[in-house]
Amino acid sequence: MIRLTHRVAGDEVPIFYPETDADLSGFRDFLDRNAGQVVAFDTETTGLHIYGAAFGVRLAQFGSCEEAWVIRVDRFAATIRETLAHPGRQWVAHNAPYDLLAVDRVGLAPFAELGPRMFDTYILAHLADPRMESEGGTGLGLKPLSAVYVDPEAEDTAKGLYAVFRSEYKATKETGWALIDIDHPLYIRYAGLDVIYTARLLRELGILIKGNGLSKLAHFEHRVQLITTSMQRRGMRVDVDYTRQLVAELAAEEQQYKAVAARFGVENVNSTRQVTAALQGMGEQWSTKTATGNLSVGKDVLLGMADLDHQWTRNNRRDPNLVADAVVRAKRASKWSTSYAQAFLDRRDDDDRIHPSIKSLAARTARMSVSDPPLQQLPSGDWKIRRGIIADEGMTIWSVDYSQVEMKVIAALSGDPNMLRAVASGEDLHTFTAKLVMGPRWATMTDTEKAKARKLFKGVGFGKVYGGGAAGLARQTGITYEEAKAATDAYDAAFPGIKAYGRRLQRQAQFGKFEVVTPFGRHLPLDRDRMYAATNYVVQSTARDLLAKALVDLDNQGLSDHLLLPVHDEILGQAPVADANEFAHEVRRVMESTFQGVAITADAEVYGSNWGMGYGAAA
DNA sequence: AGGCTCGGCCAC
DNA sequence: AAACGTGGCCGAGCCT
Repeated sequence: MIRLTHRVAGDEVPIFYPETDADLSGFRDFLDRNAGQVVAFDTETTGLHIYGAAFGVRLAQFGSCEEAWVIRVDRFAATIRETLAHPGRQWVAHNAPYDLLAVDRVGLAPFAELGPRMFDTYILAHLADPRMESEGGTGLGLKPLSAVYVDPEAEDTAKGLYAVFRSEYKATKETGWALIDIDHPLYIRYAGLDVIYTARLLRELGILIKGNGLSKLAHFEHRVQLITTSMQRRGMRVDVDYTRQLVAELAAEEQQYKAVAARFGVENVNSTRQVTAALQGMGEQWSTKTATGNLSVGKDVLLGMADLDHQWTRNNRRDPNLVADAVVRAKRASKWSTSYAQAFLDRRDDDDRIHPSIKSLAARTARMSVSDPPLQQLPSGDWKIRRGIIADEGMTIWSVDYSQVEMKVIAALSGDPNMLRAVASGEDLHTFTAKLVMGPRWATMTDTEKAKARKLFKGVGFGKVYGGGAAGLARQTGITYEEAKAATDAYDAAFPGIKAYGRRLQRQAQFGKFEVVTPFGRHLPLDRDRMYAATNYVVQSTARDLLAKALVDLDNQGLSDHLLLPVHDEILGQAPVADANEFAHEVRRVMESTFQGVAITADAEVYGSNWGMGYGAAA
């Protein structure tokens, strides 16, 4: 038995590392002593990609506030399995989905059995303060949280190890986890410390959450997380042949346009300096700046010079600049390949499935995020990337999305009579707005003028949800500031309650804590210099919580086995071909609800055998 | 070489 | 008076 000690918040705590079967008796005593307690759990693995080749769990750690047990998986797998299987036992981990899926993947504990008995200190921390360190919050990592809630001197559990990876193993942050000697003292120490910190975090955050009346929300979030983690475990199938072909096509496109750019002296299309120089050399003049004040050569600038609109069709307003055209096309092809298509291929498991990492509670507003690969942000104006994701054998992909959910939430919360009428009317919201603003003039307008007005007020509505103003609207849409100002003023006059609601939120924050409290009871801190974001925070967060609640409802109805991915206001899933339509509509019925008297409606659509079919792809 | 910020770009 | 929200992730370029 190796025994290390460490100081945590002034206490000397032991870290035990059993080497023989006989050493395990102390571990059993530890478990008996903590029979009625929630015990902290953590794993050390070979790398971050749970579903990648050669993934392994090397250590399993168990701990209380007073001690840690670091158990080798290669020697004591049976004991770990038996320990985790104990039905009455409750556990806590920091970022539980990772450890749950890791032990599930290697057969140490089935997700369905361990998942419901696992608490997550990440969830509690997010409810206490959702901000990252860079935003003035505590941060949501184990280390920064421990420094705030447990011990200001808390060791960074990773930084020291990275130094060892580099100096002793010539390895990186990524590769060192698989290479470091399993009994390296620093590895054991850090493995053990993590569970002690986690146990103490649970104690501190538990008191805080209970004291602030957030226990119900915490329970809800654990339910939601279980459902999204189950989706991650299920994953989605990749059409490998199609995606390989797509990667090849994108590579050819990229090369073709890079060659054009090179003819004009742009050797590297990703170099903003080269692109700027080339365009200036051709006599182009523009004034759009980046955040740091440099001339911007982003998509908006380049598309304009290439005489293309946002749908990449010709404006016929000027001669297209061939460099701008080539650069913007080469960059798009490269982005689509590396971030999406190639990522599908690189991240797939042995069964050609990808398992995107789903954070059920991510943004300050509690919005979810998806990464590895980032499936919430695949191009939607073109079906080519989404075509690479296919339904399981005999299944059809469907989607149910809330219609205008943020506008319905803002209508309910502000109580603005016109907005309430608008969402109740069932009429297209932007047309309704345009009509309301135009008054009697609407009847005299041509269809083209009506469409233009609708588009304008669609932009205004989006801007309002984001807390934007006339200047932003002008920038987004290309109209003059005066036109934009007139439109936003008209909007405010049409829906005075929305503006008043924003002011009310800010006033309350000004004289209380700098936060908004959402209808679901979530406390969202505001930045003092961006108080105008208050409305957006409440609306975005409430819309997220409506979707999260829908996930729980679907789970309660036994429908969650067919869910694939949450996308903010949409749930993607699959169902057997024969009853996909019926299934999607059942999902729609469960998702639909009433929020403070306002009907929250959803639309169901059956796509077909691949995701792209919802976006124009053939079967 | 790895880590970091910035500019850029994809989504809702 | 005005105020454009939330993410993931890539390559370039700079720093250590």
